[in-house]
Amino acid sequence: MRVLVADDDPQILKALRIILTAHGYDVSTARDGREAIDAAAHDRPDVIVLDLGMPGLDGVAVIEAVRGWTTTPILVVSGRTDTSGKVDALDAGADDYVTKPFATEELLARIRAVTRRAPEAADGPTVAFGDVVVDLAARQVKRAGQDVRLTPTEWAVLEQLVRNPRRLVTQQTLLTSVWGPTHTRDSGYLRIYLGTLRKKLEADPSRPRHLITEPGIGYRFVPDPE
Amino acid sequence: MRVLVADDDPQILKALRIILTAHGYDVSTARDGREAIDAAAHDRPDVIVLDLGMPGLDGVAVIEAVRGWTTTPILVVSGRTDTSGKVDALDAGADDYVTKPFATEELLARIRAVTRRAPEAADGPTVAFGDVVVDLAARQVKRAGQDVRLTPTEWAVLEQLVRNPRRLVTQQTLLTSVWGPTHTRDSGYLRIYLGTLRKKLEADPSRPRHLITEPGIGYRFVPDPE
DNA sequence: GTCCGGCGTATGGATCGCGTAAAGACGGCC
DNA sequence: GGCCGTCTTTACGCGATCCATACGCCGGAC
Repeated sequence: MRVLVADDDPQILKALRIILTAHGYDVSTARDGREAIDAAAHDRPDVIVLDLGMPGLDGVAVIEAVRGWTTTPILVVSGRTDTSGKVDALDAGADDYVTKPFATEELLARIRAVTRRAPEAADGPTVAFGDVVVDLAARQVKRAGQDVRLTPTEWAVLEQLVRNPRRLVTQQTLLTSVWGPTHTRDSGYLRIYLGTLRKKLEADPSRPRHLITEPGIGYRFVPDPE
Repeated sequence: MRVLVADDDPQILKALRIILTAHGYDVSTARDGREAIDAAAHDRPDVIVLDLGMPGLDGVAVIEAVRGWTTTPILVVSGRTDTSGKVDALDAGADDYVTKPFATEELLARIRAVTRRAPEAADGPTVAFGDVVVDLAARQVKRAGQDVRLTPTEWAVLEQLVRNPRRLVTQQTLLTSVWGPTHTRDSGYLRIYLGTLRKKLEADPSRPRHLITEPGIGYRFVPDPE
């Protein structure tokens, strides 16, 4: 998880870098609004912690500029405690607003809160569950960072399920979409391919948590409950 | 845009209702944690404004219960200013945390911020009653956020009833739609499956409130009595 | 009070569907 | 032609589901 911290105070920058790094984040930094926008575009962070009191560009202008091309969560940190400042920042596109001084634990919790809601706001239409990441566009599956080799049929089944998260996909739908309209009755294919998919993707293939069977009807893909 | 406001202080409740209504929101209210959970399930609001200091259920427990089945944004309002309270609430699934007293303009801005990101959850039209949510499109039933496992026959019966809320469904209709046109006289099947459905979905299976028997005629599904 | 029809519940056996393994068939590639 | 990966087909064990039956309860009719 990458964090961009933008603040003009080198001490705060340093302190935040240490704290965030200690909590497992990759930290990049910016010292003014111009740098912040460049870094946001270049580093593609998962969340931006933005100080409004930076010289040069106005803080709200930075937010609006960044919001022009990305939905990356923005958490504003500011010395201003007045309501209008908060309202302006939030309405410009910030996701949260914390006033200085703040407890680091609270900042971390708020970072978790805003990133929790935008897991797929990263780049690419990926679906993640457990330690698995499915990139539908790239036709690629990774597990714990490692490439997972899927056969064409396995991919076709998985894709159909992943494209309908939480929804039940009937056996007939799967069969016709993968094997063609002639196949309408389960010849046992599905059981086999769901088996191999579970073996490759589930932590415990004998107790699947994401590729669920609905007996007599079909199958269901369930992403992480969080 | 619907807002659920949960607070045990009637004055705050009233004030928020007036303010939010004036800004174009449809407001529903709850006075304790239990009510809040029920209202969240029944009214399906677009955002929940939740006071943590309510009697009865712990605020964090309310958040976790609601998070069990929906991603509706939750904005916590609390008198507690300590860090641990904020961290607990945010990590439980809250999207924002505002301490009393707060400026109404700020609250409104924060509501806009959390709702801006919500993509109006893609789960289809649902029918809710009690702590049960039936998603006809996804063919899924949840109770208090937990998945309820229904057999194909159980689902077929439930679906037929839920699709005709408040209307009486005759035994013959149920039999022919579930078991085929040959079955026209009650062989005792319906009694059995209504029994299991009540066991799985009713708060008190011996005193059903939603799956009602009409003696000699059929059955009737009744959503929550207002 | 007694009878009776309709309903709810429990129980046991037959059946169905699923998961798994293994082996043969097919096609691409060297 | 031989090798390899993938797909198809078949078979078996096991658990869940469904079916069939029986019994107890309740309210209404008489």
